[in-house]
Amino acid sequence: MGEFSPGGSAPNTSFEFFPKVPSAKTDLGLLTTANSGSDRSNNVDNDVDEIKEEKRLKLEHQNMKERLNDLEMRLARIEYKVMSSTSVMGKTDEFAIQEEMDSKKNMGMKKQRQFMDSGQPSYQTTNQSYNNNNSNRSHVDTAAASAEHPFKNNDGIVLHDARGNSVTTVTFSSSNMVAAEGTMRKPRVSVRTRSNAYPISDGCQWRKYGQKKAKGNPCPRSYYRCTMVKGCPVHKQFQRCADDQTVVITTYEGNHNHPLPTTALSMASMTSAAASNLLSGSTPSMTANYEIPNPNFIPPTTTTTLMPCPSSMATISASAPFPTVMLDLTHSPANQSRFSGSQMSSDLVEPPPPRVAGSPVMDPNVFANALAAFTSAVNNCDGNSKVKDNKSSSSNNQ
DNA sequence: CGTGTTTGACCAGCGC
DNA sequence: GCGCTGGTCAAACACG
Ligand SMILES: [Zn+2]
Repeated sequence: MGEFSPGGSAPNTSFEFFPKVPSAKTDLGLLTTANSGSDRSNNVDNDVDEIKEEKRLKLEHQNMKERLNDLEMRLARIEYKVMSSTSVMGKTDEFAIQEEMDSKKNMGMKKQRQFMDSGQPSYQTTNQSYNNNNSNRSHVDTAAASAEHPFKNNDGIVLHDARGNSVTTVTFSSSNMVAAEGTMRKPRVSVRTRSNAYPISDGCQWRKYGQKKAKGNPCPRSYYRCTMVKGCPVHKQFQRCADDQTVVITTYEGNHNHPLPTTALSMASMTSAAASNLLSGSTPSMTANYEIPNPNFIPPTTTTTLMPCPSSMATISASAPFPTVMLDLTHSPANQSRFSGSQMSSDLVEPPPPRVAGSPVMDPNVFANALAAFTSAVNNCDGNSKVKDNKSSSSNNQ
């Protein structure tokens, strides 16, 4: 599941969903070298086989490229539809602002800044007419955040599996979102996991674009952006916990604007669910804890293989301007409050209300289900990072 | 040579 | 206004 490889013979795990061109090159190289043993010169048949194999791989590669193009075209069409329909819906201000910003940007305005603003990075959007180029600045950010959900319609976000089928629908109330947009930036989802390896695998491809030493933490924070599709606005941060360096904190922000592999879907659905819940609340500094009722529960529309996941808990902190959902997968709920994130603070000591106050538009079960799916995905994937780290095994510099 | 990482610089927001 | 901090950029570099 969750793979694009038409040949189907790829030795990749599901995390190798949709390998980019360079990855395909790598695969090719691996396979050819596997055939080119030391006795290669003695074996003419091997050469013939090699050539055949190479041809086959090239063909596969070509197919995948075409598929990628097809997907991008489809995405473009969908985005276009969404944008046009939304603007008809009277959300004119947002897009008017966007258009204005676009034109300014074309005139050489400031570069895009800030993780929280993150629309598409400027350099990635220049030749994509269908992208909503979110140039920045705070009061515009919120509008950008709402316009960013590419598969959003009036009812919510539709997530897609690898073949573009609709898989998960997350409901949004546009009125609530608009209300929240005035004060909130895009929600984040933080995941605490215990791992001594790399950033948790979530099925996506990430490119590192920065690293910083965060205050109060000897371990640097790494910044990644999704590279599965050019222009995907999703960013993530990766940081080890200052107290316990076996604990890693991965923070996601934004929604993918492309079909996702199953493992990524669980993350995306949780992000969306969190976003929905967070944005539906109007009062800052609210907290809700969701305990996953049954980690083995499989959301009906996904096919993630679930593993037992004891006592996972998600903590929602809707404190502006960074509404954050925190999922603690370290199996030690007591650790939760140690999270160094500024948003968490004293919220955590409150008793868990059944749901976020402020009339959430989403059934909490939806969120819990998404959470469960993601939890299992993380547990399944941990240690199989999709981040390209062909060099340093531990990118802890600066 | 194309792609991804590293890393110093830059910028904006925020608190004082 | 100034300094601190977080987030991002982009040139330089490494790798396959
Ligand atoms: Zn993405």
